[in-house]
Amino acid sequence: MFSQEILKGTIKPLIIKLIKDERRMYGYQITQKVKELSTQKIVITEGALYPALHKLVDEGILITESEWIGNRERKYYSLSESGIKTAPAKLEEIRESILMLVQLFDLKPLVYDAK
Amino acid sequence: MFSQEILKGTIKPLIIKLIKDERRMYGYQITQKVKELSTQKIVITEGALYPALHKLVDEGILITESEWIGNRERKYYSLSESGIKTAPAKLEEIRESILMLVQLFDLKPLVYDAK
DNA sequence: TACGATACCTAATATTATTATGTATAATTT
DNA sequence: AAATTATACATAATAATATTAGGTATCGTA
Repeated sequence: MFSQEILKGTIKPLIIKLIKDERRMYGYQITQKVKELSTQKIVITEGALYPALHKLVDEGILITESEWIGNRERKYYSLSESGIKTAPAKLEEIRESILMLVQLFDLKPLVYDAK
Repeated sequence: MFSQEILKGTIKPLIIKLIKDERRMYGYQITQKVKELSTQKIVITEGALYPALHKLVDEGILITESEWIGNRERKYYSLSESGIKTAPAKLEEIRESILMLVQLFDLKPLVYDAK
């Protein structure tokens, strides 16, 4: 059994992380990428995804460009200049938060791999 | 900078984890323990704590016993029989969720420590 | 005696996610 | 050819959860 409840609050940082890695992504692609990375365990619903994307645009972190594939729209999101500047600090915060969870829930011994 | 936003959704599992370890705890003690374990970084607010505790009681996971220290009440919470049975599975779920976050946010290389 | 710490609690508000619904095109299966 | 699934966007009603603010009261210490 896998619980999605703990993943609440992670969607915006996750979007930033994915878009930073991929340079640009569109909404549907994000849902598929998360499914893939999580071996089908995490399903981002559209009701969570699109409002989160729109908020990130409102916050000036993401910018959009539409592309038309045939008659169908694709809205690509990428980091704005401001987003490029602020993303590393945000992701570092998330990193610390997740490692804090590891510590709190006593998931140690986990250590950095020297490899 | 430390972000508490990702910790949303973790309060109920965290309570279960702490009470499982300590056998029994009272509300204020939980806030102090979390502060201590997180080196002052995580502050559980009472508006989140008490409703969560009450819900866990309603769900039959926790039971309470009041103790009077002088004229002041302390409400101790411990796992119910049902809670004792279900806690391991719940914590395993959380474990998987947190390790999923580690994976998604690419916090690898993290490996089990052989020590 | 004033203040900070201990100890419980709720209510209004804000945030975020789930569930349901809506629209439409493209590709695949029957 | 028709039906279904996948792709692709979106919003609205509801539910769940947290923040902020407020309330009450005791205990220990400066």
